[in-house]
Amino acid sequence: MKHLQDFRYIEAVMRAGSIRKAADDMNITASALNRRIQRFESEFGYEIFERLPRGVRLNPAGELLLQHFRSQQSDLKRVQSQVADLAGERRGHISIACSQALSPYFLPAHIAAYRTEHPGVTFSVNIRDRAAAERDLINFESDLALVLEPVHMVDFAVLSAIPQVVNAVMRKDHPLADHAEVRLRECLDYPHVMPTSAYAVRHMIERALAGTSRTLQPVIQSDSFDFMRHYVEFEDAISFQISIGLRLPADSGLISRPISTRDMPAGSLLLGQMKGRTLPIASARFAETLIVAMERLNTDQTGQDG
Amino acid sequence: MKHLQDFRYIEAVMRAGSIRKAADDMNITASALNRRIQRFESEFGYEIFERLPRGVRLNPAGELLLQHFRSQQSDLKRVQSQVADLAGERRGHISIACSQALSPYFLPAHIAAYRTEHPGVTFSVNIRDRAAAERDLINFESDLALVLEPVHMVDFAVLSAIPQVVNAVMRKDHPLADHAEVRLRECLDYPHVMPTSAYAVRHMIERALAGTSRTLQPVIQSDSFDFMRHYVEFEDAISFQISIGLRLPADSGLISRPISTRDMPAGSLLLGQMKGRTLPIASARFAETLIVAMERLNTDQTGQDG
DNA sequence: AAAACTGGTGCAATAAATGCACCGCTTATC
DNA sequence: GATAAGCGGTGCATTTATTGCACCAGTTTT
Repeated sequence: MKHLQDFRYIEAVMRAGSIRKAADDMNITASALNRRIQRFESEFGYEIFERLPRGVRLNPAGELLLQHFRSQQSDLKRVQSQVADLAGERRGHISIACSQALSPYFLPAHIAAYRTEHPGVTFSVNIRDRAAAERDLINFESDLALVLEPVHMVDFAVLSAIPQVVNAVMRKDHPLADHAEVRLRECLDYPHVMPTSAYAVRHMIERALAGTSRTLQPVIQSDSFDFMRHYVEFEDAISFQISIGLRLPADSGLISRPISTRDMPAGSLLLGQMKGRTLPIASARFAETLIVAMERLNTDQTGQDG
Repeated sequence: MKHLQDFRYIEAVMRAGSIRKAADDMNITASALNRRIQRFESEFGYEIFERLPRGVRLNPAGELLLQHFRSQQSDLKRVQSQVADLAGERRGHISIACSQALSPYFLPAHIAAYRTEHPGVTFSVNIRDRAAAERDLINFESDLALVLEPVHMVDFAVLSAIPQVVNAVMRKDHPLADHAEVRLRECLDYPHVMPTSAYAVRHMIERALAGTSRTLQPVIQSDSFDFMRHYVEFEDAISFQISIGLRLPADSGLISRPISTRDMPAGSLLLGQMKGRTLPIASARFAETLIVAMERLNTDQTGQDG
């Protein structure tokens, strides 16, 4: 869209932190870009960049403007999607930010199912920690977020929620393997691996330990649940994952046991969007199917079907 | 703003109903305008005009797009107003759609008071019937609406409300003038003048008469309450007006008497904005002062101070 | 002190938008 | 039924806007 050129340039300058670097990124001369910025500021009525010795930076006015542009761009996509819908095309693009636990099968399964009915719809799946997922929503980089225990919750409109119990993942021959459920303190008696503090599972465990004398002493700390699960195949340790992310292959030699809710209450896996925003048709439809799927999980009380 | 050129042209074409007429209005050749439209449609991905033998007309996609553009334009103004505010300029423009009853003194008084404190703020006051006022909000042509008994109420977010009793306006020597309050049927026994059915007062009176055998037989029907009031000075008839619009000069020879609430319940004068919209700073501030003023009227229980 | 950055500017080259004349078409008008 | 007037659409020359280049003034790093 031609009329959003200025926006693209402004965003590039913001990212690069300097007009010359941005000009390089956008394959244009610095002088041309410089004049575009100046012309825009003159039309807008206010400077949007503060000029520093080593480059430029958005001033508060610029931040407001950028937010406006992003909202406008997203709204234009919504309109296009709506038009596509009344043209009977049923196409569009859906962008989702989600926690790692959704990546093994829950999200792929539902996206695949949706695409068999709407082959024209394409997807972006962005694996994000809970803070980044919310940031994505606010920046209009994702339409939907499916995350465990989001951080801020401002501007996060909840569409659906399901409880998620943290499970301990271990080898089948682990001493705790024959328990139906395990206690958190039992787990910590054995070598354990932990997600970094950016992740909700870590946060939930630390909250559960607050006030106790027990502390975490992870032998491995990682930002990849996939890595942690595989690591347990090599060292006899305990890893953690929420139920929806569990589908351990039979030949992996691993099993999972829920941590007693006496130690840790279930966390909430939330499907949400940015508050106040009208989603594109395609995203809204897909959100509806996810809501149905989550409600089904809720009534099944298992959290493990798919 | 340069990047809204296409929008201005598209709107002109919509208004003119033909590319050639619009080209004339916008001081451009038809061919240039035609190509702009085509280029836009190509970038947008869909046609937004249906080509008719006698011109063009917006198709549903175009309607959606136009609504998007209007919202975007209004949001840009909001951003500018917000930037002006953080620059300490305290300027801006406020656009209000309101019923005629507000024009004699309520709105002028409050606007004048507001402008003494914020001389940089300018106003547009558009007198509209209740349907047109709501249309103005939806088209982003007005920020606020102050109307009696709006019609649809969808997309109308109520900010404040005060009850308004319909009054009969008559000469001081009228037979009903010595009543503290008058009955509706009494009024109809005398010659009376009525607003057209676009106005809430007419609607309220007709609703009050529904189910009775009485019918309206207005000697004059008008869309101007000002005219109707003045007419009563010349013919001994009864006119109607809500309390907030009444401030009869002593030398006019006219008095007003409330119609008994046994016959007609008080209508609601509503201050509202478009649902979901974030108002520019200036408009939001002015709305707050109006809300305070309306609440004061409410507690005073008169509806006649100013 | 020199080098390496930064944003900003005058001027010529280039790209984009426009105006003009005209086409094919439909609908009013005679 | 022929003619005229109106419509949207298109090729081509012209005009306008945008860009690239060379360079300036300033600050920071070397």
